Amino acid sequence: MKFQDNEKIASIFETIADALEFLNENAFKIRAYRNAAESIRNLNESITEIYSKPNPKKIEGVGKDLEQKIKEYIQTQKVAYLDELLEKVPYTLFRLKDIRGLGPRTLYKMFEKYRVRTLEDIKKLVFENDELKDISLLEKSIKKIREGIQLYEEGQSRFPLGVAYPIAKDLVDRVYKIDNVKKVEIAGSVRRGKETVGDLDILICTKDFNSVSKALANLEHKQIIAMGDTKVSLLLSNNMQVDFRLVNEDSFASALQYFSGSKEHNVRLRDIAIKKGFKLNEYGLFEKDKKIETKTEEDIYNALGLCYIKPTLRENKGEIEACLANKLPNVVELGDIKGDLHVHTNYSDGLMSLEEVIQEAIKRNYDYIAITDHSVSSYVANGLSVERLYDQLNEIDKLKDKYKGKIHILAGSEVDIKQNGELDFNDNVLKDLDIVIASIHQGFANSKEINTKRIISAIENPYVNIIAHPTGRLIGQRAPYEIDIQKIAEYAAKHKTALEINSFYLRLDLNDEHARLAKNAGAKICINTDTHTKENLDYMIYGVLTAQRGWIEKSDCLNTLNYSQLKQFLKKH
DNA sequence: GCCGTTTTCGGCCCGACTGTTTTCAGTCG
Ligand SMILES: Nc1nc2c(ncn2[C@H]2C[C@H](O)[C@@H](COP(=O)(O)OP(=O)(O)OP(=O)(O)O)O2)c(=O)[nH]1
Ligand SMILES: [Mg+2]
Ligand SMILES: [Mg+2]
Ligand SMILES: [Zn+2]
Repeated sequence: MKFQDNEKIASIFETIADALEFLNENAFKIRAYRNAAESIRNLNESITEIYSKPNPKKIEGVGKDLEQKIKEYIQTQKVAYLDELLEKVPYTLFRLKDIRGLGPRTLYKMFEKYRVRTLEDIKKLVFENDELKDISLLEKSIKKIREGIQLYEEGQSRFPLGVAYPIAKDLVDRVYKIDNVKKVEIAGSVRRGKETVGDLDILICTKDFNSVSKALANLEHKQIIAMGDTKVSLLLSNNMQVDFRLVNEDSFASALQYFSGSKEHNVRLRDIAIKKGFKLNEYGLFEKDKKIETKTEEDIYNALGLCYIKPTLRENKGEIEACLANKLPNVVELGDIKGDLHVHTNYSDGLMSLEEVIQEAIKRNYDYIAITDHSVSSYVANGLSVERLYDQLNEIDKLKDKYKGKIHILAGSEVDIKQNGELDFNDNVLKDLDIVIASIHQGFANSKEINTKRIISAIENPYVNIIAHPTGRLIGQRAPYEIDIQKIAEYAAKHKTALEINSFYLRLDLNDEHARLAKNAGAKICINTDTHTKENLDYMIYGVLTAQRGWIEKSDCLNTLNYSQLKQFLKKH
């Protein structure tokens, strides 16, 4: 969350939209509230600050009316219109549209006829009745709602990218084995490299929709959610939903564009198409009823007067405007990565030996690799004492000789930032290392000010080169500790200390948004794996995707530099 | 409720699947 006040106002507008939807208000009015909310979320400035200026800048999607409501919130910390709405409709009720198959209309009918207000009320209603004729819910509808409630109560939630991606790949392999399948592509949020995904979206190119969809329904599943002529949705045993979409070859490019999203990006593109006198859908780009030939996604973007936009950028977060202004970033690629600068061995809590790590790095064609085991106070992670650190340095010295000409090895450490902001090793030790990472592993509960200060003092240390996993979050497990990321990025830029994008899929820390902010503040970004096991080394791709989503270019990164450029940066002056 | 500028009114992305519908509303992608 970048700005607390922006987030608050955005969520107020979203709640208003939900309430209006429940009350069956005009769909475009509802969308206006949702658009404004999204637009406020994407601002790079605190909205309170924007409106404290004499001539506040225009915010996209905010007109007279919503501007008034924003000002009201800034002055009174509330919006009367929302309070009025919440008197009419219970907030807990329209939130239940998160239950698959239960939408605003059904909820409203239940509310109107049966006065339901809570999930318990709804459960009672649908589990004690096999049909509710007066609100046109017969046996099948009731059954669907029951299934939706069950899934909801089992805790339907998003999946980390690193969990979803291997499952998606495996499904792609299985689908390729089906007869008459020509091409299969992962689409949706997985293709966009989003840190968590709601489901898997898989596009299939075929001529024989009938036989392929039958075969899809034979894939392992616990429920068929929907099955029609062009799409099949399955629920897997782990409660992950998979949406398969079938298209013929002619539509493949436009279908891939459609199915990759994001929704908001698609809406923008289709709007541009309209304004150019075209129509864009998953079947193609049309002028009147004539189809314009588009063989690739790039053809579609070009026909709309845009350049190709990579999937990781398709979020309607400025990529279309950037494209039109010829300012689209040329984002970093996996192939640009020249080495991994955050790796653990069995000296601390890693599983590989020093030499194994080096050999694996060579296999991956890296120019350099840093060994950065934990420092002494990380005792749960078997952190190295000063003595063991020097033992390791000796061993690394020998390996540097042994692997000369094959790879550059950097001897380093991941040094804990202690409660008081001091580092775990003193400067006399740090000066003997080729590279120093500093990170927080304790004292998460400190105030924002204290944690920010701790990190800044590490940034200012003449030997610290990288701040690892700067916010400490673990997706689905631990919230980030509070820090002032803007301020940290400014100091990092000034002191030539890089900020890490930690590629481990539960971290992805910095996240996409923070990375973009850090780049704009001039900070260098380093994409590391924080490897503890051999397979961790291959998680680099998740960090790269996150970097792309943060608009990070090759030139913004530390570990895209060649070895001599890297050594120069590590000197910090 | 917002937006544009051959528009200050009339658009606002577009389509698939399901159930209960006898022609479409609701939900979802
Ligand atoms: N044009 C258009 N496309 C949509 C709409 N909803 C979804 N799509 C497209 C873009 C999405 O990326 C794609 C898959 O839909 P999903 O609901 O699975 O969304 P997505 O994968 O982006 O996010 P997720 O992580 O699954 O929540 O379908 C829509 O309302 N209009
Ligand atoms: Mg999806
Ligand atoms: Mg989907
Ligand atoms: Zn580490």
